Amino acid sequence: MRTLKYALLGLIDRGPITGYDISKEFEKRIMANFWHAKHSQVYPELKRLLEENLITVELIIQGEKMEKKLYTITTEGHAEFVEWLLLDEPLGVTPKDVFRLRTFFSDFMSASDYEQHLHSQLDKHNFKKASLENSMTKSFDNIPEYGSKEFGDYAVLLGAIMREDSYLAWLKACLGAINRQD
Amino acid sequence: MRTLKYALLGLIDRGPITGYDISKEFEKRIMANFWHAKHSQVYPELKRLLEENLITVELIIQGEKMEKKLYTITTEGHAEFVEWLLLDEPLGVTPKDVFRLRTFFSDFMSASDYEQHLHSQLDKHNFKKASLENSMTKSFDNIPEYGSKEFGDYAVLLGAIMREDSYLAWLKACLGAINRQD
DNA sequence: GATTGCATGTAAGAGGTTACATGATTCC
DNA sequence: GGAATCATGTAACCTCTTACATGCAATC
Repeated sequence: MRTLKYALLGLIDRGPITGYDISKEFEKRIMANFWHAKHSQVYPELKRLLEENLITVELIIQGEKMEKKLYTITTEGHAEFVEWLLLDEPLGVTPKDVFRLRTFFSDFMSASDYEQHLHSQLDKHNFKKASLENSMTKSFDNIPEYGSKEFGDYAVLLGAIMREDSYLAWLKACLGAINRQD
Repeated sequence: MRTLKYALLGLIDRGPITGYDISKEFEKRIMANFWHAKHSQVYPELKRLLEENLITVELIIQGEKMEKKLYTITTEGHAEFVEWLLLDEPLGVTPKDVFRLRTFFSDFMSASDYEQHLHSQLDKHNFKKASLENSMTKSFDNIPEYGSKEFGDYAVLLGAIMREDSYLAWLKACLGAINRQD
């Protein structure tokens, strides 16, 4: 399906960018909430997009002699990206979740062991949620208007927070379901 | 991390089972809500578990001459599975989501195109939620007791429904955020 | 007798991670 | 001078999907 291809095209379509900065988007920024790729995957894909004439590259010198490569989208690249953007694909497989797998097999552990698991998960997801909410309040004091880059940022951040909320609610429901037996 | 290994060990730990029936679990049953694997991945992994002495195999004849292989867990297999079950692993990367990626790049499409996307997603997730809720009401009229196989089934099904609920709520929030501009 | 489901496998390739490898720049 | 960060790449390996391949059993 080559989704990474379109993730890269989208980022490059926003303006010239280096492979390094693309990798940073995946690792640390908002994008990490719904897509990711290591630099070892990004660089070869950029090479491929170049060969396919979807992007061009400009070598620039930073400081004395350090080279960096600025990638820019081509007309064909933009066209392919927008075409992909409008596709209505079927839902795709449900994401894998190791903790749900452990829950499925919870009959192989004691109630107190599973309860410990649940508390550990609650801690981790609470932490993640807090970090997302921190980003939210720091970046947005009202809903950005549709059509701006910020709208996308806001929408996916909201989605990430809601996903954490739902996961936390599920964990609490599991706790409740254990302790209901009395 | 070899998570598939433990998914297989868990299923086999519940009692002797064939590779075919394991594949069915991943494709159609409750497990599909948090893990999946095609038969082309299951059969080689079973072979590997055999070599590692974590399971044993018994060849049985079905009908006239059709062979099937019943896998049974060994003492070592059970021990390794339970050890894995109790592991408290770090959270792991956020699952990829193509529709969130499209949302992130929504500034490259018109509001009406994105709104169409949202309605299409609402349809698909509503359908999925209805199917999950149908399973829930058909299988459970009250919360199974902790320690039973049914408790795990119930917990992951509940989680799947809550996940769909949350996704639907997010989609509606996105719709609201577009139409708020007036 | 044909279709659907049962049952098991392999091969090629795509997608992704970990580790290896190198060198420049900036900040302390 | 040393550490962290900038910047780019490759190699080996693991995971997973798609396609190929075969044959039996049950049902209509």
